[in-house]
Amino acid sequence: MNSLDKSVNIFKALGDNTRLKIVEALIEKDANVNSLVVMLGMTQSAISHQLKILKLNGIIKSERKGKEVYYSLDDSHIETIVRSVIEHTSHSK
Amino acid sequence: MNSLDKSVNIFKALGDNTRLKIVEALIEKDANVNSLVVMLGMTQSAISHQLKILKLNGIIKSERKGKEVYYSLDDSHIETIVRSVIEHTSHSK
DNA sequence: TAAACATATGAATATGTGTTCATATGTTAA
DNA sequence: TTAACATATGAACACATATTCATATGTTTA
Repeated sequence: MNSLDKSVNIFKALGDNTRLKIVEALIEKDANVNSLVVMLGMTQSAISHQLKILKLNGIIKSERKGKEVYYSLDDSHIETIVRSVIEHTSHSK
Repeated sequence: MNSLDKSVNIFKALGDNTRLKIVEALIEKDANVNSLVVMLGMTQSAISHQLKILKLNGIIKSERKGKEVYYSLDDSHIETIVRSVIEHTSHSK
């Protein structure tokens, strides 16, 4: 996959309401699946599906701790990207 | 529209191969529609439709000069965002 | 080991979206 | 004003994708 396609996939992965909420939550604090389910008020299945997409695109990573699986940002660069877009939107009409 | 939705729309707008190519071209140099058509090797209609989406999302702006319409980035923040994602992808596996 | 808990996943469905085709609109030149 | 050029736009179609439902997998506790 070329560089442009990789960038497109990052944008695509973040260009969904559910996934961006997940990422924003993970910017604040690592979280297991169920806590994200509660935070976002969606089904466990929907959250799991979206977590998978974020993970496949290298945006988040996971670690199992006992019965639970904790998710966190894959690297701090993601936070920079998301913050810069939020910054942008807050300055636009 | 709330702040999160706006951010989602920015990501969504950039999360398409054709549109990201357009934006990358406009980072280098303002361009009219036909030159983008030639650069991307796509139909004029397809390019126009995508330009509209980018414009509606505040990513580019347009200015008519005679028969031609020139497009450019709406603000320099967009370049920062795109570059930071490209930077990210070039450092990832 | 069985039951309970936590998460993942495949299939199906509904909705969203990118491109094409045909055509309309806007602008300049003849 | 007509023709030629440049761009925009609506409808249709094909394809992508988000959620739901049912169920499977993985882990701990009784």
